Amino acid sequence: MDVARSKVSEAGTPVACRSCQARHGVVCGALSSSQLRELGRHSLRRKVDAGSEIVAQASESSFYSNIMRGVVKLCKVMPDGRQQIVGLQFAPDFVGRPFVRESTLSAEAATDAEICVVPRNLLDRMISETRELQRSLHDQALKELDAAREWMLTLGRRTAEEKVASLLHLIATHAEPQTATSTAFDLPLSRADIADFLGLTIETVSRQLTRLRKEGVIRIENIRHIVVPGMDELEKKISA
Amino acid sequence: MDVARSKVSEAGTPVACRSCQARHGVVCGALSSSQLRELGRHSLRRKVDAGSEIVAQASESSFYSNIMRGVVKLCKVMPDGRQQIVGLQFAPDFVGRPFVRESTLSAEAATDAEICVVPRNLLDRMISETRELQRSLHDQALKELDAAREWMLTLGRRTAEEKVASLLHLIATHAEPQTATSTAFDLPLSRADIADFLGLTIETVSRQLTRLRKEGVIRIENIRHIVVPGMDELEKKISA
DNA sequence: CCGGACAGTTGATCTGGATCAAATCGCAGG
DNA sequence: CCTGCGATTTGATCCAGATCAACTGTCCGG
Repeated sequence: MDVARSKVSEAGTPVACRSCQARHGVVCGALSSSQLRELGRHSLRRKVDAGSEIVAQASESSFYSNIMRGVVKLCKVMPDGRQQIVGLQFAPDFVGRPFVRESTLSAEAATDAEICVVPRNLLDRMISETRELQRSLHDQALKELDAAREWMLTLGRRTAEEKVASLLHLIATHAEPQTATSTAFDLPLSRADIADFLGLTIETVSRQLTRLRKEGVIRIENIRHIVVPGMDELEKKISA
Repeated sequence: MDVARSKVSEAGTPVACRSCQARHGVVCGALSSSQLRELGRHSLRRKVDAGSEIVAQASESSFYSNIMRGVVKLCKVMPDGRQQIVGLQFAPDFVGRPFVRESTLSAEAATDAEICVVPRNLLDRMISETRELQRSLHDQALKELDAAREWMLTLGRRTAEEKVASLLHLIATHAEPQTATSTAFDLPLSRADIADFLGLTIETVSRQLTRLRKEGVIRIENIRHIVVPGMDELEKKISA
């Protein structure tokens, strides 16, 4: 994947993590080879099914994860059941909050995914030891902060149609290789998830999707597969 | 101020910055005394009026700021003029994005304020040199990220009344000393700002404020001054 | 091949907040 | 004290999106 590669090479030596046979950028890119060996011995690659929780809201977790494949959604739920997805994470993002055990949100696999699970205290120690790693995690936090604020604009000020277009654009942007003119991708989210991400209801999401289809901005090949013939048409719908 | 004091003592030696005759926590708390001297020589304490811009959206800035007094709002505007406030910052928060010159949002004084202005390249150097400072900024970024996500829930899933109550609660929480039972504070934001922060219109904000007043949850002493007789009543309105 | 359970779509109606339109307030300047 | 102007409140109406209610796949187990 594109993102992964650039992230790693930007961070330093692209060495594979033992347990993952992979270079997961945010964590591994910043580590020395001896640290990588140690990490490899103690970390674990794990497949998770869509829908399963990686971190539970308001619980303590003694593990961090690094996403190797798939999409993870970050959710907040209110006591009465209202729910808001506050972020999507893609490979090779890091999941977890260094030095803080309690989480105020839950992380759940949106699609089938593979993650690399790392013991919390081991990685915490490495963070305090290696400036590069701290810097790397700091960078991801700032990236997430930008994304969150961008999404606040979407939630607070955009119309339903603009919201749905924004979501499609976000996914398209993070999706796999695309031709220059048209883009095709699988939606990693159900209609219900999309609604929870956009602050809408599933009915409205559905209606706006068919609206965009009728306007020719997208084609809906099947329930989960979308084709965007012209990305600029889609961007026009976002008006930003 | 409470926040300032706790922040500084938590971060280390509470030494005053020369130019500020103050300990501004996020930056200074993490520096050695020789670094503080250097910072003091090159930084500048400045008063800014309500409404004036500290950082302009989509522009380059060669300064960072540290808020000494007052409230700063972070705004995003769309080409068509729709606006969303994506965060409020209080003393002693740090304003600016290390190592990144372009900003995707503007920072504007919401009230009259005092800030300590620091040259970008000097502080960037200190960040790369001192782990404590990086850690401190990393912590602030994570705190802002949590706040942003909490607010996404408010924007996406709460009703107008809940939104207004959430805002009052946020301000009350960051406001000056309060008695155990009741809390009083000045609103740092105009009705228009509140609307832009909550994703509502000024009319709706006004109506919900008078609603909360009629319900006895708040008293509106004058346009900018609010009294909350019982904080638990207010919290009940947020339903979270 | 059938039934039942979800996930998604579509239609009809309702409503919370937006929009449009006056008041009113508050205050700075003359 | 009067005048004007921007900020706020209040009222009347409208409408985007929610809610309620069928209906249509689609997939899976028998």
